[in-house]
Amino acid sequence: MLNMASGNTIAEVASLIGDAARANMLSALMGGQALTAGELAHHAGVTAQTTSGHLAKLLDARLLAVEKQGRHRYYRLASLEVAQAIHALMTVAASGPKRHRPAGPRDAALRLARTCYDHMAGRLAVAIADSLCDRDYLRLSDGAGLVTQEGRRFFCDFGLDTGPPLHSRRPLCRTCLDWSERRPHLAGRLGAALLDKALDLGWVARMPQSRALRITRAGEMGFAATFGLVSDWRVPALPQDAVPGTAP
Amino acid sequence: MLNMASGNTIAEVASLIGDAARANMLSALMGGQALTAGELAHHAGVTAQTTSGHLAKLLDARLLAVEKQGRHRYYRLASLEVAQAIHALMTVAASGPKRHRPAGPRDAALRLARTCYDHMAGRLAVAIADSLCDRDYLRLSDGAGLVTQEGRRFFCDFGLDTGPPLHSRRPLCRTCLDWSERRPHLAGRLGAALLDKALDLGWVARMPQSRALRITRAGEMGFAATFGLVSDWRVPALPQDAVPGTAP
DNA sequence: TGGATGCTTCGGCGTGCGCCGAACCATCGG
DNA sequence: CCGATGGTTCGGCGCACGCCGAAGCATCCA
Repeated sequence: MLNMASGNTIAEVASLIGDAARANMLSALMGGQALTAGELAHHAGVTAQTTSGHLAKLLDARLLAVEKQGRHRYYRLASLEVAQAIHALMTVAASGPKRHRPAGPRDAALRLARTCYDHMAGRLAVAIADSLCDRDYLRLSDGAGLVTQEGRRFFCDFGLDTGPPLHSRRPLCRTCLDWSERRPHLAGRLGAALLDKALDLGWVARMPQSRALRITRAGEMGFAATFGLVSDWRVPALPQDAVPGTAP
Repeated sequence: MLNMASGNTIAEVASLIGDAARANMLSALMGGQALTAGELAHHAGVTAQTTSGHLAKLLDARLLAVEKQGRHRYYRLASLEVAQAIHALMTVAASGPKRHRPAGPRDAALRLARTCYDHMAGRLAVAIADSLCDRDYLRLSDGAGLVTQEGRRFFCDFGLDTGPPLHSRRPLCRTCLDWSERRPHLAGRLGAALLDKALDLGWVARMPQSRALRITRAGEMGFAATFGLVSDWRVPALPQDAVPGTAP
């Protein structure tokens, strides 16, 4: 009775997440990667029509955002808050008393730098995106991205093409919510080109059997000089390694 | 299809919260105060039978915990994680783009010290509970509380009765999840007695038309000497006071 | 232009679940 | 012992909603 307004609305949100099919879609989107309706249908295990209905509801409630691209529609979580809410629900669902398992050393490397499909993700990628925005080479807004005039010059100097697409309709610059950092990093054609260039220059190297990227000494220098990054990029020593009971 | 296990379970949790009646109950419990089934029924606006069914489900899913007490049953949120999940859902429900409104100066005073029914809550109360536990005068575990032998002597010296109840079956020592601190503070007969004593001694004073408590200079000294609290208890200066646009 | 693919809208089926009335247990007061 | 009060269990009603088949748009490719 009291408190009705807030109660009702939280119920609506929770109710939307509280359907198995929709929950599976949202979980799939927690990776940060935008997915098409078809991919989401597959994740949810229902037909395309059903999926379409679900997506319309999630969209209407502003839990998701969409981007049309040719005959595909890319869906992603609408905001950080949504991701946090789902994360919190996962925590509860993972049966309360079980302690939040600390990330292992392998995860630490992943968190630092990794590939996300064809571009970079992790602390490094987020720092790069931040730096580019700070210098106004890039303007990121809610999934979309814009390269400024100065930005074009900068990328050109660095050896990246920012011209019109050759045969692809894929956008030049998109953002992608970073799974570990929960902040946007650079995707799209430009993001892919940046990863290629970094591999070419030997600034990062793929680690075997993992999506993790190793940042080389040359890379440390290069990223610092080019993007003005001040952090050090060594894999941090993990305090939880010292905690008894976590060793296998 | 992939990821089914996690998706399914998060859906179950969200689905439980996603009913208007249950959401209202959970919201009511976000205050930290344990409530009886009848009170929850009133908050939800449904009959007692219906409420009973809801509570059974929430209990079964470990979202709530109960404590029997005479012919009453006190329900409370089962864990911090549950409170966080509901908080996150509230944030989403409060329509994404709206920025998390910073607390005003009035709230700052409330956060520092306030009454919670008949006992104290806020930073001060949590600090007191912490101190009492540190000295092993009190042992708090998950809603229940125990006064140790040394504790009885301590409270006796301080002028608080820890003897058996006179006419009440209300427990001597209970914990109550602090709304602002999200950590337990002291409730029960002992908590109530402590507030009375603090008011008597002039250590705190009720502020007009508010549940906030003002900590007097005598209180600062007294709490420090008695409970070994080192923090200063002035209402913190608020950075957001300087932010343009928040002035009325 | 015609066919393939991705996605949405429409309509109808089935069922899960929230609701309440009534009856049933437990606890407190006298 | 008795009634009063708080809480739960049972049974049946009814709606809301998730599901799919079929049809309808939009976009890409030849």
